Amino acid sequence: MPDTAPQDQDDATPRTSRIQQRNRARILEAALDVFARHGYRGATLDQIAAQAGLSKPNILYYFDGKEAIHVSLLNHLMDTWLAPMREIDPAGDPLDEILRYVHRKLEMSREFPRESRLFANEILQGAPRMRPHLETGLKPLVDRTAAMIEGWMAAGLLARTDPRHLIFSIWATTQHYADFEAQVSVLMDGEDGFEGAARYLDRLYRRMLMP
Amino acid sequence: MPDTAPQDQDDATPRTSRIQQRNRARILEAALDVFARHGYRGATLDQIAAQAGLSKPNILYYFDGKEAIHVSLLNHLMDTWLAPMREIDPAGDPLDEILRYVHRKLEMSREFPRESRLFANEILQGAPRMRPHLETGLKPLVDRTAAMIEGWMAAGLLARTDPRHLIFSIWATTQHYADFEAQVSVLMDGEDGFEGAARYLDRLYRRMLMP
DNA sequence: TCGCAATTTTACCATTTGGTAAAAGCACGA
DNA sequence: TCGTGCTTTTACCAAATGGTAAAATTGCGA
Repeated sequence: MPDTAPQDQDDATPRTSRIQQRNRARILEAALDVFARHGYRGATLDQIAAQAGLSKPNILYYFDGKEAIHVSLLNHLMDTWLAPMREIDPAGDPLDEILRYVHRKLEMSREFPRESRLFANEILQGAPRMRPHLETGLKPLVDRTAAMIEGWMAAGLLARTDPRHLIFSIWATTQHYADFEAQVSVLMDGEDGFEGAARYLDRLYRRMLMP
Repeated sequence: MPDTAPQDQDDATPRTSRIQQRNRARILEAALDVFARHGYRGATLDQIAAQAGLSKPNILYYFDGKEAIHVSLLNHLMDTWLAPMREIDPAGDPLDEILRYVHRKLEMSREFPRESRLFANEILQGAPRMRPHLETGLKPLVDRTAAMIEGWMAAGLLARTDPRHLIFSIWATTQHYADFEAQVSVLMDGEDGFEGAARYLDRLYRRMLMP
């Protein structure tokens, strides 16, 4: 009975059987759901196991532990989460590029509310398992983007303002609809907020940034 | 040994000794800290007890249980949290009133980040212990405020837009600095974000709302 | 089809955690 | 000063939870 469990190396070992891939995916999918709904400490391995349709020890066969699952999720999340910002085209029309970014961010909130909440939970708790990623992944990208926006403003293509706070406000306003959905739905009488949000945010940032 | 513990009646019984008031306050203060930092399930009575300088059973002498402490905090929070919106003056200059509201909200984020995070945590988890309060406390106030803003817009005193989404965006952008402080501080190199935020948000909402 | 390794289950454990019972201590008015 | 009732401590407990050991089972290449 060799003790050679695969463990979470995030695709480091290419030796992944089909059954392994399937179960890993199941576990991560279930864990995303549970972590997003209850936060890290509020989530239990039993919940994740039940939702994944596996036994708890079986889950621990695929991952080193609860924390490893969480970290794996956060790592994977980072990429997709930052994609829209990476796709801002320095050669495009500045206002169009930023408005497109806003819309893509809002779209992600609608399509991936669990991912948004997972992220929000982690940051709210002080980013205990993510600070390194913020420094090495997020920070450089934001610095670069802020510099780009600054350039656009200096060239008179956008109204002058602090690009960093602009980015914060875009994040805040778009993610709000996923993270605070419970509140939004009460105040909108259960109506979907995203329709109106798209129109509102387009107008907000257009007026803000038109030179 | 009569079993007549005071219990949490939120000032229902005026029979509160000085020592009772002091210890209740200590507990709530400690609980605010712990709940804000770790979320509801992440917080433990032992942590709260340690930080309050009391023993765990002693804490349960003053409150019916963990949940009662949390509910007590949320109830109390609602009032202070909504105060700025209540203070919007229907007779004042619309743009001034809204900008003042933005600044007061931002100020509250700076002064009461723990309260902001406590609230954010609760909403993120789907507002399990707060939905009634949202319906009965928040909803009517927001409806009223939205109608007021609508009136201002109809009168041509503000640029036309959806007042509800306007309110959401004000909440999102101001609370962001408290709730996502871990992220903001990384991206601002540890600099305080509130200075720049005040300028940025003033400009944002001024440009948005100027008729 | 055989045998070995990958996978899954069963049976546990130690710790943590919310909570309780009841004794001990303390404050303060009569 | 005494005693009554408010307050605090001590000693627990049951359930939940993350995790492990090892046996049982399954998949699969030779």
